[in-house]
Amino acid sequence: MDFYKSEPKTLLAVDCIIFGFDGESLQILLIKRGLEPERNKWSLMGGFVQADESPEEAASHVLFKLTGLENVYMEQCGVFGNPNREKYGRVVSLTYFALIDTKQYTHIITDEYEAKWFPVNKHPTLIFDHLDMITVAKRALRTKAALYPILFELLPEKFTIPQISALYEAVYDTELDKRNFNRKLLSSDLLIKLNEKDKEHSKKGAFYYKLNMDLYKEKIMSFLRYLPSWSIEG
Amino acid sequence: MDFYKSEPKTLLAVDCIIFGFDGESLQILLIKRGLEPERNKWSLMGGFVQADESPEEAASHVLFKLTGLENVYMEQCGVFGNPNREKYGRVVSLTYFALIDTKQYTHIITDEYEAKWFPVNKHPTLIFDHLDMITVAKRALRTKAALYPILFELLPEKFTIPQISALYEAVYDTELDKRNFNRKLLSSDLLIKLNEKDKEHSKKGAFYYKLNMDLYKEKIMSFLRYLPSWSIEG
DNA sequence: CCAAAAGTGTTAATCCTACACCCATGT
DNA sequence: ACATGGGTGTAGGATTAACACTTTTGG
Repeated sequence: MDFYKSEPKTLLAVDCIIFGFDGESLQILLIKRGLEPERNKWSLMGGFVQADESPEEAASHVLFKLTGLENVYMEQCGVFGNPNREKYGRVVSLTYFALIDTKQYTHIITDEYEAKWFPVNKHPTLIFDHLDMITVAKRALRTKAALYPILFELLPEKFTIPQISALYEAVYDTELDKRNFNRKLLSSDLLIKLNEKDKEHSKKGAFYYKLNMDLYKEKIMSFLRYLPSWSIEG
Repeated sequence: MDFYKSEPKTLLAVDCIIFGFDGESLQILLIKRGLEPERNKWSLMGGFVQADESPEEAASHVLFKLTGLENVYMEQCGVFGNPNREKYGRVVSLTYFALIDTKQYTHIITDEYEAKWFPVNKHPTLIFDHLDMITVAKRALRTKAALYPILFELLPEKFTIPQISALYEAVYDTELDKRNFNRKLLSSDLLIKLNEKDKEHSKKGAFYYKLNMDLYKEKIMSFLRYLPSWSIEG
C-alpha cells in the first residue's frame, strides 16, 4: 500500500487575504507576529494545514482563530510554491481571500499576534511573498466581483446605496456615476428597501436596504451561460 | 531554525485537466494507468510536486511528460484536499487546466500509461475525485473564457471562423447565431484573414485566419476595469 | 443540378453613458 | 440660510438580438 513512499512531502500552509469594508475604504486585516519566525513583522494571517483537515477547512480555522467569525465567504485564489519562497524550509502556501464586514470583527481570539486593519493600498512591508499574494487576491476579487455580486459579503446586513457605491469605487479604484449605478443596482432586484434611514453619515439620511437573499443566493451560485466579451480593455 | 518541525507534512500532487479541440468537439485527454496504484483505470494525468520545483513547474512537467508540449497555456483552478480523498495516504492535489490544440499532440512520451482523447461529457469513470476536478475545471474555463479570449489556445495557428464558432458552442454548450457571432469576432480586430481556404470540411471552403498576436497578448493580459454585471443568469 | 456549409445586412429593442438639478436635514 | 450629501430623469449613442437569403463548389 505504500505506493507513494518515495515521493517528497512538503509543508502546506494557507494564508488569508481578509478584505473588509468600513463604509468608506477597502481594508485588509494584517497581523504583527508575536511568535517566531519573523516575530514583530507584519504578515497575512496563516497557518499550516493539519492532517485531519482540508485546506478549505484550514483556511476557515485560521480565519476563525483571528476573528471569531464562521461561515465567512472565502475563495481560493492562489498557489505560492517556489522552492525558496521561505527561508525556514519549503512551504507551499495556498491563498484564500475572505470577505468580511469590519463591524463584525470585534476582537482577536488569540494573543499570539496583534491584528490591525490597513487600507488595501497602504500597509506596512510584509514578510516573504505576502505582497504578491495580496496583489493576486485583489485581482481575483475584481474578476469574481465583475461576474457575481459577492461584494455584498463585505457589507453589514443593513446597508445604504452610497455605501455599496463607495465599495465598488474602492474595489475598482474608479469613480462611478451615482445615477447610473443606482439605476443598475435597483434594476437587479437584489435590494429590498427598508423604512429606515442611516442618519449617521449625512444630514438627509440614506435609506437602508437589505439583500433579497433568495435571489442573491441564486446569482452567487449562478453559472455562466455565454458571454464572449472581448470588449474588456486593460 | 526549525520553527516548523512540529507541523505535519503532506504529499502534494498536481493533476491536469487537458482540454483539446479537434475542430468539432471539446475533448479531454485521459490516461489509463500502467502502474500501481489503480492500474488500468482511467484518470487525469498527474504527478507529485518535487522538492526542487514549484507546483506550476510540476504541472508543466506533467504535461510535458504526457504530450511533449511546452509553453502551454495552463491555469490553476482547484484544490482538492479532503483528508480521505485517496486511499493510499493523504494527498492534497492542485488542479490545472491546460489548453492545447489536439493537432499538436502526436504521441505519448512515456509508456507508463495509455492516453486517449474523450469528449468532455462522455468519458469513462475516473478514479478518486477526478470527475469533480473536471467539473471545476470546466467551470473555470467558462468563467475565464467569458472575460478573456483564451480559447484561441485550443486552435491551431490557422483556423476558420466556423471552427471558432464550434469551439464556443462546445465550451458553453449552446448554439450561436453565426451572423452575430461572426460580426463580433471580426470587430474585435483579433483576427487576420489569410488568402487561403480550408477545403477539408466543406465544399465551398472557409477562409483561414490567424491571430493578431500583439493585440491578443494585450487582451489576454488585460485587467478588468469595472463591470458590475449582475445580469448573468444561471 | 443539388446538397452542404460559408458568408453576408437590416431593423428593433435594449443597454449604456453623459449630464444637472432638487430634496431633506442638522447646524 | 446654508452646507452637505441623497436622490432622481432624459436623450443620444452603442450594442445586442432576431431574423433569411445568396454564394460556392464537390459530387
